[in-house]
Amino acid sequence: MPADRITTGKFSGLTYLSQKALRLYDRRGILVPEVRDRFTGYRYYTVSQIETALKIRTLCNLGFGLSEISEILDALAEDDDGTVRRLIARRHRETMAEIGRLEKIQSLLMEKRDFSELFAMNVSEPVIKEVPAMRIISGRRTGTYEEVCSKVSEELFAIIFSPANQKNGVAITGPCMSLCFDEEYRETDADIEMAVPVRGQVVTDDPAYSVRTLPAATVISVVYKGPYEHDGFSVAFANAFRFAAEHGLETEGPDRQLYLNNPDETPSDELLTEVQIPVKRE
Amino acid sequence: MPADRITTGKFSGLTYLSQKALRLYDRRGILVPEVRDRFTGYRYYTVSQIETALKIRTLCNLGFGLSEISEILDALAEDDDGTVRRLIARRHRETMAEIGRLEKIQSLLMEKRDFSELFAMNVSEPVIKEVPAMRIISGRRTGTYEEVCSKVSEELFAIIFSPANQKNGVAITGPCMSLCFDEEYRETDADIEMAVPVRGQVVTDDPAYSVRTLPAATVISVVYKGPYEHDGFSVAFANAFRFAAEHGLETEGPDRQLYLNNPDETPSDELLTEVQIPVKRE
DNA sequence: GTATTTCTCTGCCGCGGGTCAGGGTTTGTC
DNA sequence: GACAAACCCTGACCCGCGGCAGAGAAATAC
Repeated sequence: MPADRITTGKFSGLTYLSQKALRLYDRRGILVPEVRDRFTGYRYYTVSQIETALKIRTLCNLGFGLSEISEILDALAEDDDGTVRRLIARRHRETMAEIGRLEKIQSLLMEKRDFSELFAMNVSEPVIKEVPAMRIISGRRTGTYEEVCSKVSEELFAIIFSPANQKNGVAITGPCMSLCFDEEYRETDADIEMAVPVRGQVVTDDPAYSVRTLPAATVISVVYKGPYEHDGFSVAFANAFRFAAEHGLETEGPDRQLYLNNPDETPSDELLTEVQIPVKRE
Repeated sequence: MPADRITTGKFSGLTYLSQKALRLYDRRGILVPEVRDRFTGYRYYTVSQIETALKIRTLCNLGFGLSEISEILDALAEDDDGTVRRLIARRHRETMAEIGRLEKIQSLLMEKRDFSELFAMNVSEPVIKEVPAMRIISGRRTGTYEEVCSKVSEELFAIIFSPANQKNGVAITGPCMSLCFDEEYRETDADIEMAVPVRGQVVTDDPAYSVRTLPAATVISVVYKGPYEHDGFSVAFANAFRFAAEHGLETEGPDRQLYLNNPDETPSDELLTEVQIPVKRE
């Protein structure tokens, strides 16, 4: 009989656990060899440890993490059925979630088995995100999008870059944006506020342009690539609202559009716009 | 306009990639910030990099690894459709395999939602493994399992522990085992070889016991826990053969059973036996 | 008894980031 | 111009091993 002095290699062959894994379990205290040679550091296991090893292997294959495994082994030793059942239930849930995730991926890979399609998507996946509060200078008007945006932003820049404000250290701190106060899209007579985030003390004598703090918000965010046209944006909005519905979120307050690059310097196909739709916080 | 000097934090907010991830992509050359401040080490991205970042995020969510992502981005830049399609196909296959694995786990967790059941399994999962050649001393007889095993092993031990052989440095190098030469299970008149792995020069005058080399083999291995009874072993064998069928393996040569612990010292419920069924190598 | 093969040991890198910790920079406000 | 807050940097540890390197021990062969 092999005298119950099983070396790492043989134990590995018996339990189908790699030597590397065995050393790790030793260090973590999950499966400590019965005997350890003080001088050579050699590990020696016994036959009775094979069973524990096999349990560990089973649990590993089921996807439990090492800390969970050690919890389970402890619980088993104490006949603590509750803990064991709880851990199993959790694993079950997590596995299910993971399967769901992979199946979504799978269907995406199937549908768009060509990447040209997958990347031609010029709208990113919707995402929930926190937007901090920021100071803006803004003007609100009604008209068509084009009119209001170009006119108001021009005038805002004129104010910001006026000698008085430049001396004051006024500076732009982010991309300029528009806020839309209509419930639905309107071709004309849209109620739009054009805003530019700024820092420093802005002076202006025109009361139509005021400095205020845009409050922080939780938003659904989508990045859209392409020209400033209603047809393009509407896809982004549709995605965002679908996302809101799926997650049971209620929208609130004016939508924001952030114009990330400068339309004067960028071909219209390359323009990037971030659409933000505020939602009620839980 | 934000002068196209987007800091890590803002870029992170725009692309939904964590700062940590961005730094990693930088180091790996997957997405290197346009500008790097030589003195402070600060990273500055440009708006035009947002698109690449979003592509990377999409690919990540699909489960591609970073090296694959960088391959794909390169291939896209060169319009190398073949490579892209190949990588997609591979991802598709791997995802499918992973889903299959998880579903198996899921069904196991469902069935045996109690661990007592899952661990009462006194047979381990079958596994393919390589067994090295070994020198054995053995005797072959016919009879019932019980008779042959106990008789022959007794006599083998007598030879090994004889003064002559002990002086020669003969020693046992592994658990004793039996080889079964029958095609099917036989209650009586079973054709069995009992063997003990040994080292050193064994002398014996009894020609019924010979020293030979048991060849190396690829085997399906199963560890069984419980008493030495046909009912118990048959489960182990059934599992092993099912495994062989599933993997399209052809069995070959005599089955081996390794008796891992000493039946004289161990309660029969605790006995461990490894069943090995040799299979043809590819 | 010695030489050679075969283990075994420890320790470091890599995967793809999350999560601190500690120290420098840049803002924003007054 | 000063100060605090917010931001950015690097580096290190964590998951669960596989791989590799160099050193020492044990088993085997002659």
